[in-house]
Amino acid sequence: MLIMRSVTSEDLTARARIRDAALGQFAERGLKGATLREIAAEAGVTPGLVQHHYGSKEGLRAACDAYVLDIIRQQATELVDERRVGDETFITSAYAGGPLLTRYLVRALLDGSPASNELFDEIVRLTEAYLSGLATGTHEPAEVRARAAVFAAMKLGLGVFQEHLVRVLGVRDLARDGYPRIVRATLDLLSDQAVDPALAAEARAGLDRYQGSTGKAESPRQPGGTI
Amino acid sequence: MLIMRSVTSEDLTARARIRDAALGQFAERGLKGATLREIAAEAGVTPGLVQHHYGSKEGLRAACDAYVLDIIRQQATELVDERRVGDETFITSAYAGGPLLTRYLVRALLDGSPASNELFDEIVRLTEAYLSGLATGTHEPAEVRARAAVFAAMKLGLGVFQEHLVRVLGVRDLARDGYPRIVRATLDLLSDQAVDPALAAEARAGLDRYQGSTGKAESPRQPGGTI
DNA sequence: GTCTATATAATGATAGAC
DNA sequence: GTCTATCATTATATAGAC
Repeated sequence: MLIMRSVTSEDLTARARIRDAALGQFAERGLKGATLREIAAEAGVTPGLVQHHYGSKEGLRAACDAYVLDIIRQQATELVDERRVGDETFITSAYAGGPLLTRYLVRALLDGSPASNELFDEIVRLTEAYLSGLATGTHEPAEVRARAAVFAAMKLGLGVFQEHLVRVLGVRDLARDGYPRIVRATLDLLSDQAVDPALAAEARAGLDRYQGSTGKAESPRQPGGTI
Repeated sequence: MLIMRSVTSEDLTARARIRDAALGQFAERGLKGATLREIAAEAGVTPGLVQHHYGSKEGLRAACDAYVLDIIRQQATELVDERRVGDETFITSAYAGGPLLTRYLVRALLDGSPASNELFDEIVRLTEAYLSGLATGTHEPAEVRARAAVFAAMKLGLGVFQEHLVRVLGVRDLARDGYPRIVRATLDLLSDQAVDPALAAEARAGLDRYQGSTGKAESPRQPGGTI
C-alpha cells in the first residue's frame, strides 16, 4: 500500500523540495525548458544549493527519474494485487498518479531520459498484468504483450492531451464532469460500441492480406515528400 | 489530392530548407531544445539567414505550425473524401504523415504552441468524420465528439511512443513487422477481443453509479501527497 | 547545509558588408 | 539573399564564505 501523507512543502527538507520542484518544472517545460533558477526559486532556495545537492542538472533529472520509477512500481504492485478490474477503477488507472506524473513521464520518454526505457517497460508490465484480467478467453503471450504496449501508449496519450480533451469536450473540470465522459468514451472505444465489430473483422482480413505479401518493405500510404 | 513530389533538399530554396530543418529539430528536441545554430547547420546556411527569413525563433515556429496545419488539412479532406474505412487503411491513418509529423505535432501540443489548439481541433474534426464511418448504429453528437477526442489522443499516443513500441515488441522495423502487429493489437483493443464486453458493461454501470452521486468533487483513487 | 559571487559557455538577436 | 562579426542575455557550473 502506497502511503499517501498530506505533506506541506514546509515539512520537507530542502533536498526533497528541490526534487519536487524539479519534477514539476521538468513535467511542465521539459528538460531543456526547465531552468535551475526557476526550480530553485520554486523550492525556496538558491541555485547554488541545487548544484550542491544534485551536482548537475542531469543529476537532478536522474533523481527525478528514480523517484518517479519508484512511485510507478509501488502503484503497479498495488493495482495488480487488488485486482479490482470490474468496477469504476477500470480505466481510472489511466489517470493514477495525476496529471503531473503523467506529464513528467511523457517528457522523460520524449526527451530520451536514461531511465526512459525502464520507465516504459515498467508501465507495459503493469498494463500486461492489468489487461490479462480484462480479456475474454485465452490469448497468446505475444498478443498480450503487444496489446499491453499499445494500450499503454494510448493510455499515456490520454494523459498527455488532458487539457485539450477538456477544452474540446467543453467541460469545466476534468475531475468533475470531464473525467466521467472521457472514461465512458474510452469504454465505448474499447468495447464494441464505437467501432462496428464487422468492420474491425474486415480490417483484420485486410491486415492478413497485407502480412501475406511479406515482400513489401514499406507500409501502405506512407507519404514521402519533404517531411 | 496531396501532391507528393520526391524532392531532394538541393532543389529547395534556402527558406524552405530552413523550415524543414526546423520542423525536424523542433520535433526531435522540442522548442527549447532546438537551436537556431543547429537548424541553420542542417539547412546548410548561417544562423543569420534564419533570422533574416523568419525574424525570430518564434516566427520560425509559427511558420512550422502553419505548414504542418496545412498538411493535416489536406490529409483530412483526402482521407474523408475517399471513405476507405473497411480495408487496411483503417488504423493506418494513425501513422499518416510519418513519425516526424506526429512528433512535431506532439511537441507543439506539449509546448503550448499558439496554433496548438487549432491543431488538435483539426485532428479531432478529422477523427470525428472518420469514426462516424466506423460506428455501428446511431449515436449522439456529443458522444461522437467525445469518442473522437479520446481516439485522437490515443492515436497520437501511438505515434509518440513509436520507438518504445518497436523496442518492447522486439521488432526490427516499424514498417515491416512492427507496424502490422501494432495495428492488429489496436484492432483487438477497439473491438471486443481484448476486453470482455461484459466487464466493460460492468465498468459502465460503475460509472453510472459514480455520475449518479454528483456531489463528489474529486475523482476516485486520485492520489494526494507531494506530487 | 545554505548562501553569495563569479566564471564560462551557449543562445537568440542585431548591424552591416557583399 | 546570404554571410561575417558582434552584442546582450541567460544558462549551468564552480569557489569559497558563513
